[in-house]
Amino acid sequence: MRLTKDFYLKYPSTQLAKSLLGKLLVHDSPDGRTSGIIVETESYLDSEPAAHSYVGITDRTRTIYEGHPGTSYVYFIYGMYSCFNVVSNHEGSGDAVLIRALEPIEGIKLMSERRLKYSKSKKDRIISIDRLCSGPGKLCVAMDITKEYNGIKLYSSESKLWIEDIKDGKEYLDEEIVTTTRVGITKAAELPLRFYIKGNKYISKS
DNA sequence: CGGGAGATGGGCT
DNA sequence: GCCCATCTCCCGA
Repeated sequence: MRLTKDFYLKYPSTQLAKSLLGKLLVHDSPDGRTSGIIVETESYLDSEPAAHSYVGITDRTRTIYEGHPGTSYVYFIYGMYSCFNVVSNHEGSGDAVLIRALEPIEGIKLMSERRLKYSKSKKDRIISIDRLCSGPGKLCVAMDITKEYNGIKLYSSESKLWIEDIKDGKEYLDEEIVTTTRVGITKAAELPLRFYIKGNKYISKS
């Protein structure tokens, strides 16, 4: 079942980040379908300086502030990579959840091909399945999530990108989730806003 | 396996 | 001009 508009509204950002663990992210692309279980997330709040939205509404952050929760926020980083977020909290807030890692499920061959094609190396390096989507940039390459997906409604039945519940509403308990600090930031680095499934081998790093 | 450097371009001051 | 919610390659152990 595709997650509904109400699901994204139900929790504040940090709780949504935990509730998204175990859900399936799906992309129906012209090349074929790819999907993966969300195993690692981070919450970003408009009240803390690590968030893009901390500076207020700009061309880039407009999606986060003006999108209803459940809208996709995709940004371009380090000149080469996209990162995928889910707008969260209530409409008008600048909170979002970064999706950091997936356990690949459908279209694994297609994901590998996209990753290999993206790499400049002449040598065909073998990409092991547990590293196919083990990072926010990697999963966007593997799933082919590009800036064209910025601002789309993940809860709309029309969208080609969405998140589904595959566990009949069952969610991970706090003791099954590791809560720690976020990766790759310098500001507000001490806040415990990164979440991953304990013992999971598909996360970006331990 | 771990560390360090380089790639590469948009956003913001 | 500097920063950046990253990744890959290549080196040494």
